Amino acid sequence: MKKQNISDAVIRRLPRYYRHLNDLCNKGVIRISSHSLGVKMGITASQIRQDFSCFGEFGQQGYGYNVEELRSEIGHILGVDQSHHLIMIGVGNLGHALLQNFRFSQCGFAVDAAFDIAPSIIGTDINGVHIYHMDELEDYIRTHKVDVVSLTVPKSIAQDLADRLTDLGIRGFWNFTNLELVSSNPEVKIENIHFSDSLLTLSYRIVNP
Amino acid sequence: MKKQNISDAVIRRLPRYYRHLNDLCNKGVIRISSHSLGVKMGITASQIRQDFSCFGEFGQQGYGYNVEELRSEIGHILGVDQSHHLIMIGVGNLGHALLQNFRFSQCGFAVDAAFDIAPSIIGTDINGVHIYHMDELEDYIRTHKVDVVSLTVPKSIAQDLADRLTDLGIRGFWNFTNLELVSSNPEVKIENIHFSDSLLTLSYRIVNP
DNA sequence: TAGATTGTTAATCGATTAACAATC
DNA sequence: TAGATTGTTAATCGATTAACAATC
Repeated sequence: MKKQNISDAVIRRLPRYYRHLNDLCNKGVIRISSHSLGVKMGITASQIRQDFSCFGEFGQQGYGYNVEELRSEIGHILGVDQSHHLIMIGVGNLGHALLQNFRFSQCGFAVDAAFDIAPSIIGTDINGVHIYHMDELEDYIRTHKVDVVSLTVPKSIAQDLADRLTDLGIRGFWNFTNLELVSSNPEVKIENIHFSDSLLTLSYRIVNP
Repeated sequence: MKKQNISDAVIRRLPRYYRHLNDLCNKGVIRISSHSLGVKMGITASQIRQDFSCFGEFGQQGYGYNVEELRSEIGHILGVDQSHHLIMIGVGNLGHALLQNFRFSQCGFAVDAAFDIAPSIIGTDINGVHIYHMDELEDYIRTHKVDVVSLTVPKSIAQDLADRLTDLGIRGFWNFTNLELVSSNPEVKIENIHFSDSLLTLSYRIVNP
């Protein structure tokens, strides 16, 4: 029975399921029960079945789940088969690293363009992605479909830039600046990667074992 | 009244509190009530007071919280005043970006050394951090205090490396590989940064608004 | 068939919110 | 003092776990 409102806790587990199912696929595993998957992931079989039941019925009594099929279903729920269009703003060390190493396509994203202000890199390509001057940003957005903007820019300009982009119609932000991006528009989806939050959590766990 | 077992949900909010309090400090704000902080952060005043009460009493009736004092208290709880020793393994694009831009010291971490196998960078310094050959890793760990290892290495070698490091006594891992690091030792603390989990979450929210 | 395992309903547990006496 | 706001206890809400009939 499909549910209407999926809780944040469930949503956050979906990519983890997807990661583990990819893993199993690569290992050639054909079928898995909620119990075995739970052991592998360190969660209960009950939770897994509850989670999946939010989206449909993917298993079979007495058999479990077909790994390849379940992987594909969860991938579909996550939208990896959607081909989102992403542009990157800010091609410093981190932006560069993402362009070079991150497998955007495996998440269903195409990186169509990158923008910066450093003359030394403007006009060049990194991993097939062309780097434009920031001055061309508005024009680009008006003439191309852009679903998500990846923000690897200095913290100081991030909020202003995000506001400007929201006005231009951008509804998705992948934010790497150590800043809590806010938007008054509920249509705007923001996903933050806060390195320092992560490292501080680790620090806490070490200090308070 | 201090609590014994702090829930994961509370721990995950601590760095956020810390971030917002830093922000307020920088803006010169002297005092804040749980209500105002809640508005700023998008959570209830009740939750904030409950969270803080796990660790002590930091406020004053009728006044609220002194921002600088609260910031310092939470910083202390997180261990930012501890000077943890961190070494980085893998100085590719991402490791390089972290060395160059991430403010480790603001999280209470000193980056003492980095390790890689690329001859072109071994022996050089990045932002004051010396890069050694991986062959020197074991020796280094035996002769220096290392609290945390940052893993910015290829996914394929991450688990083996982590196991080896655990045997050498390392108890903290900051893992950037798209792999679910596991350890049978409960003393070992692992904090993952999964870029793809984050991007997939964003994808989900865009596809299912 | 018999054993295994699902999807779902009910029970439990924990986290969030509300309320309020204490007090600055 | 009067108003504001804390820390904490109680009430509510939601998420996780357990149980089990259905069935492959």
